[in-house]
Amino acid sequence: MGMGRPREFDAETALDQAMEVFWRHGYEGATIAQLTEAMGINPPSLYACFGNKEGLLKAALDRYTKLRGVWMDEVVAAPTARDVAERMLMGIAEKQTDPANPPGCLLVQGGIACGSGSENVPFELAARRAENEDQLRERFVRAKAEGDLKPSSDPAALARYVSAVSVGMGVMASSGSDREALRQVASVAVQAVEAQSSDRR
Amino acid sequence: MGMGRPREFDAETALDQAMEVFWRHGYEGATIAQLTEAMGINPPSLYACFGNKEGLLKAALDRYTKLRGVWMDEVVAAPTARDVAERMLMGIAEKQTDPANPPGCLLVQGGIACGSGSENVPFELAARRAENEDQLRERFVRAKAEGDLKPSSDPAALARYVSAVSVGMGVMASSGSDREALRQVASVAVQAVEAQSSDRR
DNA sequence: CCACATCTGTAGTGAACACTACATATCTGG
DNA sequence: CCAGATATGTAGTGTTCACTACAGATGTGG
Repeated sequence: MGMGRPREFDAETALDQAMEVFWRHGYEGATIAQLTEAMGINPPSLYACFGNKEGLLKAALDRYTKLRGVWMDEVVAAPTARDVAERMLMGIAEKQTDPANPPGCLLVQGGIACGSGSENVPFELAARRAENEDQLRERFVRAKAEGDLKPSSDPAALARYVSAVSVGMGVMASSGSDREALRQVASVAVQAVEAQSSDRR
Repeated sequence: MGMGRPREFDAETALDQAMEVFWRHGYEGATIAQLTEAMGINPPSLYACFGNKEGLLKAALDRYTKLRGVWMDEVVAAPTARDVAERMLMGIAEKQTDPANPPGCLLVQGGIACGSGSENVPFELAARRAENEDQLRERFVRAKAEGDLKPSSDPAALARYVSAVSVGMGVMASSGSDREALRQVASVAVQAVEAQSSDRR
């Protein structure tokens, strides 16, 4: 039996375009018309490939977190907890003000509050942010075991903290803060991690 | 000439209900039907009193920031910059997990990203957050003048930082973090302000 | 070249949305 | 008690939304 007419668009390229629309307008603010136009396809192709609007979002999130994961691996490869925090927050200051992308972070811009019928979208985004926090926590647990962080420090709290600052920076970026303002925030934020670090001498 | 039929509802009480709906569902997620039901009025009364949906949001924001302003005055009345930050962030940990209100902060939940036709809503919210940051900055400027903060410190950067952490905590609260998790974040965050404080002896 | 399977474009579908026309009700000033 | 003014409830308005029926196009296996 035949295998049917082949798809005429590249799913990953289309996803990149959809990602940008969700990033800029949020899940509810993005319309199917905007998405299909950006993706260069018609609605039936979108629904055949991704199921529905929420399925498209999840696919876009998968792609976003996959790309971000590569970067996060570099972040946690920093030698100390302090350097991990600095690399993460300074990197975020850069990335969230990169003119190549919409400002802020898709995991925040996607949707913090949603109307009836999309209540699980915020949870979906929160789950992705939690993955990032988990990665940080594991790294800080190791830092404590290595004596890099003080015995009195709480790696889970530190990870939550760095994650919270990241989110706050994302909101700032999306509402017009420039790169320098974000760098200042990152710079101050790192000092809290320093305060939990063992004295080097 | 007559003065017309008097309004049958109390505008402030109705605003409190509308505020809660915007808080829980965001600007775009809140529907006129939900708003009117919560306010106990019909659409024509809403439009006669507040103009349109965005006018209602602004009125709700006015009320929110007015109430919040009272609390902020208490926050900046703390004796030192460190205590200001602690009072602010610990207070936020309490307020944003208060079961009497929706979780998080209206100035964040209201809408970070919006669709076409509501693009100025995020700016409106950002402007209100900026007022808070201004109040913090002025307080930190004073703290530096008083020698409470180090000469090398940057009061504006500190204010931005505390504001960013507040926003991050708001997002965490709205996505299910409990009070203890927020307290941990606040506790770590305060240490960055401590690091900018003059040594007390 | 034919049966079948999958994709694509056109052109809609019903539902939900913000908002309002209009008739009626309730007030004040004279 | 009447005239003018404003509020209210009912019942819509047109628009936009996510989503899809359908017919034609384009591929594969036999």
